[in-house]
Amino acid sequence: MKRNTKVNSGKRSESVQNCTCFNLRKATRAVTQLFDEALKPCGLYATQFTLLAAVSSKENVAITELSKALVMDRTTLSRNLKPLQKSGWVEVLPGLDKRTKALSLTLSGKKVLKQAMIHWKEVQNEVVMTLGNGNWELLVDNLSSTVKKLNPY
Amino acid sequence: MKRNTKVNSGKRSESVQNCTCFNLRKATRAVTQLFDEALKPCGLYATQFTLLAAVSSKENVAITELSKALVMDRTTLSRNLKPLQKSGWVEVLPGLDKRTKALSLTLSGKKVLKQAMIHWKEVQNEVVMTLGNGNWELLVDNLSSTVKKLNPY
DNA sequence: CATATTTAAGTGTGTATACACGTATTTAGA
DNA sequence: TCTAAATACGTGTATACACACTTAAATATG
Repeated sequence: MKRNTKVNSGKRSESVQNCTCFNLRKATRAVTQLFDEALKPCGLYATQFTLLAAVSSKENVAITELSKALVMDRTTLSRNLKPLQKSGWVEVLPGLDKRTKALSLTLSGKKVLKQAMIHWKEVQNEVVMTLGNGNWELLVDNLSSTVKKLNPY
Repeated sequence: MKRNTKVNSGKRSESVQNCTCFNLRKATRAVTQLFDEALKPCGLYATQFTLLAAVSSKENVAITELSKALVMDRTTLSRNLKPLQKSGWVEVLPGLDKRTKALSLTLSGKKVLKQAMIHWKEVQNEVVMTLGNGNWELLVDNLSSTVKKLNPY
């Protein structure tokens, strides 16, 4: 007798439980909370730490250019910069091209990034250890190649 | 002569480029955009599809209970349900316990989920194929175990 | 050189996310 | 039983994210 509890072809990937998007978002929530917590003493969120680090390594970068590197919508980046400007950590100056802007860290921004780096290393190490170094490397490699393969830019 | 371009101990995990949180969020952005695009004809976002599917498989579940299963803050779930209620896809009724609520899909919600499932399978298959089945399985396994290991619930 | 196209950025709008704080109900303990 | 603690949920607030639409500047094209 055929049981009718069968909801898919049997392929693992066809179960909603294994939705790539859901699993990514779920893991992102869990990890982001850890990093946010770790960076709290510095008064910035994980996403903001990422932005500071990105601007630091690409002084005078324009918004659209940086947004492509971060695989982030241009308008999202623009708006995510707002709280960092407000805190006086990021400066947005006119670029050479009159259309563009040049992003840079203020002195205060460099200081907070330096402090944050310490806390970041701690939580990053904690996560690497919890996952196991091999698993962590596999995860990061997989995430990178996923972005490379799917990212339209 | 010692070069002073060295910014970390040499451990791969200590480079901000390899921040677990950043890489997860970046991949999530890329993947979410694909799923959002694929589900657009049904008028719902990837996150909303996930919610409909979750409620469908757990009729009369309470908000906090579901939020734990999704590794999502209770208040986030509450608010994410709002647009689904507004669209008439999810019903939020009083639960047995006077404190709790009982979530369920409306008839209309079941219909839209059924349609969305078709589009979801397409994009899910596309992603699995693009990554390669082996890589995809590795990724999902790694994400699951990451959540299991880090999730405080 | 004038105009069409492309490129860089901003605004409006709506969803996703979570913490801090507050209220109501239930349960546990004296 | 009466009260303290635990549980379920809502609201205020702030950040994260992206699409559609708009404006301004640079470049390409006739």
